[in-house]
Amino acid sequence: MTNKDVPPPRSRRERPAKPALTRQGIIDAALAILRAEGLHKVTMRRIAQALDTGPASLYVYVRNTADLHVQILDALLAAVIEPRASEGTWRDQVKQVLTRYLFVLFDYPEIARMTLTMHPSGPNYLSLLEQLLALLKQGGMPDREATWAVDLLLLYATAVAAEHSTRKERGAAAEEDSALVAAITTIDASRHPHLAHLGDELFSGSGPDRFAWAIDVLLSGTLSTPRAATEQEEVCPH
Amino acid sequence: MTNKDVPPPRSRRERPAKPALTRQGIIDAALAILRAEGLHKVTMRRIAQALDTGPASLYVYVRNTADLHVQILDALLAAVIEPRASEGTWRDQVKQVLTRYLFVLFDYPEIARMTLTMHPSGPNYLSLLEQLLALLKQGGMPDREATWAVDLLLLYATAVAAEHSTRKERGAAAEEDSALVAAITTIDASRHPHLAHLGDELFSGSGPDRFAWAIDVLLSGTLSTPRAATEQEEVCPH
DNA sequence: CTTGCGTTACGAACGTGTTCGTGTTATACT
DNA sequence: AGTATAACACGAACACGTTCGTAACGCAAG
Repeated sequence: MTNKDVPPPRSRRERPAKPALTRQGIIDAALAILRAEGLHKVTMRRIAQALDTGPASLYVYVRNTADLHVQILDALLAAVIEPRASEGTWRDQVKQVLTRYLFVLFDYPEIARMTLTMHPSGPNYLSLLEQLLALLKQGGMPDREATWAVDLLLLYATAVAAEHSTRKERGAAAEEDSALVAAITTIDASRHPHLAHLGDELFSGSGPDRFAWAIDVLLSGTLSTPRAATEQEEVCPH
Repeated sequence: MTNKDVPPPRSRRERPAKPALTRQGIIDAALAILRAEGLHKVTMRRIAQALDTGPASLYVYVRNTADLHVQILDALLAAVIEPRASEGTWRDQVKQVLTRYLFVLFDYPEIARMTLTMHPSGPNYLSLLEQLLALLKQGGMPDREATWAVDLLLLYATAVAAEHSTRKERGAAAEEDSALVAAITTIDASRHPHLAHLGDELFSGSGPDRFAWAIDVLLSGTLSTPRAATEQEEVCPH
């Protein structure tokens, strides 16, 4: 692994032996920095510094920061996969899995935003998909709907995490929404009757309640909404 | 157009009359650049250059780039609000509004990501909320559920737009997902039976089909899921 | 008219992601 | 063994967002 062979130190820097940059090494260094100093310190330059090299060197193994963050996420997803014993209904189990997924993304909000644009493809993410598919099948959901439902569920959970991302980063959280709250409370009731009537309801309810409700909505909706029964557009793999 | 005629230190005395930086002026300049050169050119430095000043000057009127982008979005939402004649069922109308919303965000993907974390509060966004609330009420949805449903619908549409954001920016689109596709097609069928069986179904269907299906799922699910968080029994709804 | 003061404009600087060109290294081939 | 060649490491640079300190301004009071 660590090629401790000391190469001729005359032309090279007088550095004795550098562990020869690796993609996994970069990801490991990133995870170490993540745990030690937080996500905001996980920058290309900081990682390069930890590996005693320049930022440009990393781009041989990592396409960009998004790519790196996706790898980090897959490592974090190990905490989501933990095979819980089958407790509760399948709906409850879906909620539990998604809640664990949500909490992981809550802790690292930047990654949540990244996940929306770049899907992970690591082993832990695949296990997460598998786990959800199994639960939906257990709930009697047809195959074709289940695949889209998995996508929808994960998209929702990711979006919720991304939505709350700024709040964890900076203490000033309510400040941003307050603009919307203020706009709604001082709204012209003649132009926007519905908003004036039940505008405050928009912000009602706790986070977990809304999340659980939304999952139920997605599951019930999927169970009662068949995919376009028009004709099957079989994807020809050739 | 480099400002090369007034390098002497008597900087401002002889300036003719600069229009005296304004928040609205900054937003207008940003919109002008947006239409002329695209979103990727709408940077603080470019706006400052257009207003013949330095980047730091803008921060008196604009908190940060996110703040600026939110303002831009509200201006763009004017295209979504256009009061269409009541054609089709209320579900179809919801789909139409959300599709218009989606298309606006599709054109400016960076803004979609921003919208997830910073809610707009401008007049056009309020009108959008009002319009959706009215449609849901017209569909017979109870008030309490309708407010949460509006949030859910907009969150979904925004997330979809953000998800496809990278594809429009750079031509290399399929490359990112291809990692997931490759991982699924070459999957170990013993460890992930469900994924191996219907993995390709995950990517089936066209974008609009999935979008329309998801809206139906959200609407039907909301109509059958009361907010009262009473524990729902595991009863297959037949 | 002078003086003082709060507001605003802005040069300079720091840290960021990312790319290019170049020098270095290690492997493969003749 | 000697050499060709591809992969790699990395310094330097560019554009970006954001902040700080300071200089210029407008305006009211003296």
